[in-house]
Amino acid sequence: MRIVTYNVNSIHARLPNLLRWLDETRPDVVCLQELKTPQDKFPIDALREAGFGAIWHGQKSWNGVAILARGCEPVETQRGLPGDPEDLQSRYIEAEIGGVLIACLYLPNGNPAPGPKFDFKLSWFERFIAHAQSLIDRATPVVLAGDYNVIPTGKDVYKPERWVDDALFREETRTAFERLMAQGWTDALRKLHPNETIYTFWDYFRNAYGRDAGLRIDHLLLNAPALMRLERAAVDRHVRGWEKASDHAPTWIELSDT
DNA sequence: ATGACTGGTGTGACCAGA
Repeated sequence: MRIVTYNVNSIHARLPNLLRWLDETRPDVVCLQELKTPQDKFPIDALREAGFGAIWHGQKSWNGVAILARGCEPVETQRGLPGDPEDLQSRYIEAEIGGVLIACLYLPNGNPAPGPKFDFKLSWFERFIAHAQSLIDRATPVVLAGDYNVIPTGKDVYKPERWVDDALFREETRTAFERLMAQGWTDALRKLHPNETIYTFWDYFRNAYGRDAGLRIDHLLLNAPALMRLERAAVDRHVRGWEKASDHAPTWIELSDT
């Protein structure tokens, strides 16, 4: 079972690339972030035509998350991150597909830091850590997939010294990520490729992709039953080089069949 | 330190992204 996370930076602007990539790679589950579309404008017909069922949580202009499942319908288990009734941003959706619980998240960027946006990032992170705690001990596989907007270590950025004051790499952000990991999650890409340089995002500015000036900020975290089935993990980085590409590339794992 | 690039919105000296 191949499970992918892909920040599309507008589902409408990216639809031709998305359909091409779905056809080329035939993933089983796809977690999408930054749909940038209202709920009723999600292109469900085109995705059904391509062979995917879907659930999504849209929002006008910004944010928005979706889960696609090839040949079946995701069974929704959660919509919106619990813990703050005043948080109306569409950044979390969760579903059960083929016996695997899949969380799709879009953690706030948090810049500029310090400031109210950074405070929101950290409070969202705390709510996510609390929710993740309720999932980690399941006897069945759980995958937390998404755009975390977290550079976990200096190995995950082309020039760490330039990012120390950025919301993606600040001490508070990395500490929160470490506390999440300490619950017992495994970073799938890093587990299978401990010493490789792996990026999932390249800025649109300054020819960042051409210079390979990237960041690793899209992650798939696994509980123990999911880790037992982990076989492969990689980034479809060539998709970042296509015309009209998102600034993120699809990032994926493969779990063995039961 | 700034701006460069892209998308949404809607025609803003706009905002947000990372």
